[in-house]
Amino acid sequence: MSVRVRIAPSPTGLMHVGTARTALFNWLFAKKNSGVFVLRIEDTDKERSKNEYEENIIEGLEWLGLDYQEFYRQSERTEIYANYIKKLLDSGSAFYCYHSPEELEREKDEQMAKKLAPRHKCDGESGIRNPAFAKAMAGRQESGIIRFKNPGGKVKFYDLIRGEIEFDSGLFGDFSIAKDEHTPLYNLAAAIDDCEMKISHVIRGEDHISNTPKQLLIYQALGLVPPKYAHLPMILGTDKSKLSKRHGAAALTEYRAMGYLPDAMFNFLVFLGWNPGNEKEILSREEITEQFSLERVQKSGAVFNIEKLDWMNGQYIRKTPIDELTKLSLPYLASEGKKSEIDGKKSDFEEFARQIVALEQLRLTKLSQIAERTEFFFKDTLMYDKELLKWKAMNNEEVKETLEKLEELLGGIPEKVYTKEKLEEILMAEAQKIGDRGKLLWPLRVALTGRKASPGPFEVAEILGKKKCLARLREAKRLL
RNA sequence: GGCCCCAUCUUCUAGUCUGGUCUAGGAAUCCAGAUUCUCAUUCUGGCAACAGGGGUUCGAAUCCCCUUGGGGCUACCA
Repeated sequence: MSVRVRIAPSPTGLMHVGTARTALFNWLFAKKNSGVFVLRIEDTDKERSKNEYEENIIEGLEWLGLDYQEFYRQSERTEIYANYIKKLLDSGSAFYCYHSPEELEREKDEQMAKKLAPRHKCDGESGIRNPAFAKAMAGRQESGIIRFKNPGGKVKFYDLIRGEIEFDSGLFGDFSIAKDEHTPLYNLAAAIDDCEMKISHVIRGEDHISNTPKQLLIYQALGLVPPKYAHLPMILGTDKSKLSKRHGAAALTEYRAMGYLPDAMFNFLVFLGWNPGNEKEILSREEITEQFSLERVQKSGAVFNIEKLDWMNGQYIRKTPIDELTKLSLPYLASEGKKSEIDGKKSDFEEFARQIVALEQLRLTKLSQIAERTEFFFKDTLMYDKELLKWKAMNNEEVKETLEKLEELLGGIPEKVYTKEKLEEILMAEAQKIGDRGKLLWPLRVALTGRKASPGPFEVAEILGKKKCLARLREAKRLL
């Protein structure tokens, strides 16, 4: 049997990282088994579905590099559902229910008060099982809702991750399956589509376990063969509940915006609930694809551990070729780029960006940090406390002398050999003479960057250029 | 409340199916040290767990049961 899998997100919000992880596992399973990966937009809820969210899902998948081979929208398949609804109605497996929301509500409250499972069995005066009522309602079908006539009994299925799971279907009553003959509800639409699209394996979140028996009942009534099921563990927030907005960023594209790399996200997400069984944690897509198997998927939920993501993203940033990293960083430097455009130096900007990105490559955990960390390159005057210029127990006079010495040394280097190598050669020789290198290098670095933590002074000086370096040394002296 | 799922360090997890090689391994975080003008990188070391109780067995993190804890679902949302 050929493998066909799908993700079936509803476009009612930005793509959740949980959806992304589910997509990833499906994609991996398809790739591993030379199967087909289907994207099905579940937009049967017309009120809540938005086109922008569908776009966000598509963007997210593309960003992660999860390509799909077939695309569907449930809103474009109403005729298919109508067909099945009719079939169900005709065979007596489904019926119109005319109970009012108030009646339903009351019934549920009563059942809960009696410690029973809340369920609606469509009996009573305004139920279809009352022939007189049914007759009276004939011709007014549009005001009711279509429910599935639950035959009751045990429903069992074998979950590829969890093993055998059994439900007592009587506990969920005559559940609703469609608003009218042309408007299916989730359980019906999903079941029909999985079958119509010949989905072989339904790999979805654990939150769908309790939907499975309902879908199974529908298949049974229709005489259809259900797919295989695998329910993935949930992605959790730090408080162990289902990850949501209140835990921080829950949307995939928010992580893209923060400057996480897609490969890092891919690697991180796959390790939420799966691992290859060895001690290697940074794996390429190819390695992951090759090693992936449903058998090694975890049963318990996994907390979305942002510290580990940060670490992993840093690993990937370090591995990224500098030209590519520069291109990726450009948007975060955009406002600085604009300024230099005004200065008429736009053509140089990309080369300039490349140099500062190279400096920060070892220091970044996410791309969005680049602007703040390198702002000293773009400022005309630096703001910092003069005390910062002092290395250990230096006094004002000593700092001043050091700055003058530095001015002299840097001033003596010809413009065309003003490179970090040359700077290092000359300054290190001097620092060696002093003994405590920090006495010379610390004031230099602070004068150039205005920060207590920054890249080294030689490479910063080279990028800044001789003129700016000398200006900053003079500026530092003025502070004292 | 009802039903279902789950349970190894703070977190991600290896080990569980096929009991002994587990004085329970790796990674993130944190701490200490080395390198270093600072930060970062890198390297070394450290802290830290089988939820509890019963079984089964010569032997249980591994198998069974109970308890406890956590989570999910319980819509004319998906």
